[in-house]
Amino acid sequence: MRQGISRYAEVADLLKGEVHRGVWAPGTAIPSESDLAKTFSVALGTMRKALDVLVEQGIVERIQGKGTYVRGPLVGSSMLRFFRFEGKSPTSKVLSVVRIAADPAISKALNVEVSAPVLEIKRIRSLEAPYLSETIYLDAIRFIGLETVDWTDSELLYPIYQQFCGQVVNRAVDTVSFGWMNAEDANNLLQQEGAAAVIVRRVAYAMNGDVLEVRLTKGNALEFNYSVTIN
Amino acid sequence: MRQGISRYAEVADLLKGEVHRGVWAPGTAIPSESDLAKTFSVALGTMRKALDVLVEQGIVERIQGKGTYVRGPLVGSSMLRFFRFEGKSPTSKVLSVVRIAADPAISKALNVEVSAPVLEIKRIRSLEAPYLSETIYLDAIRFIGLETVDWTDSELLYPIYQQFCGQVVNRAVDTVSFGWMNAEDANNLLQQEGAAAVIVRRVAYAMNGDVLEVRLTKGNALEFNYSVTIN
DNA sequence: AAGTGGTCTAGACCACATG
DNA sequence: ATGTGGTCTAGACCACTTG
Repeated sequence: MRQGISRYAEVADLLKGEVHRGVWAPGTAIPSESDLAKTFSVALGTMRKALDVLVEQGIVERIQGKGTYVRGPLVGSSMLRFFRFEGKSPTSKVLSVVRIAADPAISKALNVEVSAPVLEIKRIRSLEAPYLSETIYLDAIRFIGLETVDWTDSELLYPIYQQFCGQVVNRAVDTVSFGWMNAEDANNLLQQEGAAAVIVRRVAYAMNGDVLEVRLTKGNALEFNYSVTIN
Repeated sequence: MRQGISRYAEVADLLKGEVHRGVWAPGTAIPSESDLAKTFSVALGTMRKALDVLVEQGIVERIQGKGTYVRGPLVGSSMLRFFRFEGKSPTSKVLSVVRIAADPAISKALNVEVSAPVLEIKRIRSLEAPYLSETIYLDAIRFIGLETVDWTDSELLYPIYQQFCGQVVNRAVDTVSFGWMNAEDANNLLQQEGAAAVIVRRVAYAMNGDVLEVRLTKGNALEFNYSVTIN
């Protein structure tokens, strides 16, 4: 008997556990609010408040008149939000997908053993000109079959992770810093070596909190532009 | 008669208007939820939902057992959140406070006439070494008396705005970009002219939405570090 | 028409802060 | 002890989506 915990928070935790255990597949609807209220033996209002918690945590999504759905993978070309580009259509080109052994840094970031097999994906994203150079690291054990995927016309990676490997990205943390382009970055982005670069390090998480992907994205620092509102 | 608007949203708008009109001073408590419910002739639950809206908008703050309070000025040395610094104690030094005539750019940003009187404040913020160089623009009409303030030991500006000029900052938007230090910035920050700089442009708003302050902050780009979580 | 989430009500009790 | 916000209930009706 947990004390000091409200009924709705308790119900929220239980329901969250069921979602993480995969009781309902991402994209599918969970039972209706009134059904859930009966199952958990709480009033409708309490059940709704529990669902509010899951909605705020991005676990689940409400659609009026239809139902409450387990959220699928992250969408949106969200890397673009850091840069000055406007309404142009982005394209992606995968340069290489290779299997390497995790060095200590990657091992720690991906939470795998040192020397464990890791997939390294390199790609370039372009608007009119190339603007982002990306290197992506994945645990090869989780992403079996990814090496044989046809990457043509694959603008977004997360739907591919889900479709071919059943891995759903639910949350990501982007950490932005400043540095300089190495020869490879500069070549990819048609810049001079040593040009000013923004470096975005992304760690993407599954619904249960496991690290799924570590990504390093570099772009021209002079194109960087990002707004935050504080209250 | 607005249609398609929920009762709680309507009440929230009305209450928000009263707060903005200054019916209750920042930092003071508004009437209790049950009193407000009676005044607006709605159920307690509806009133609470209206208050939820104001809380989410940062207009008002709930404190259990005490009451609901109109939020005061923004707090926290929030510029630090863009940098790698840890738990050191920051200090500020105001270099100059001068009255100038608004050029077109400042006029537009502050929403005053071109050539209108504007206060320009320059300051340096230091941890162990200088790390931020700031230039701040204020509408001189709103900030009468600020030129005679004793700036010693004045780490935070927003409480000063409130205390001496009755101006309360409720919200701010920071826009980050990269560029290079000019001679003045470089001198302030003990860097070389042309060194890579982070530039944070802040626009700060009053509760009623008026622009109160435009601020340009420059720092060493290599110290930049910022994290965002996406769901 | 039936089912879903969204709004609203009226009342009860709890947890917290204060005098 | 009193008053505040926080939780919970049980029920009604509305707005939206779908067959």
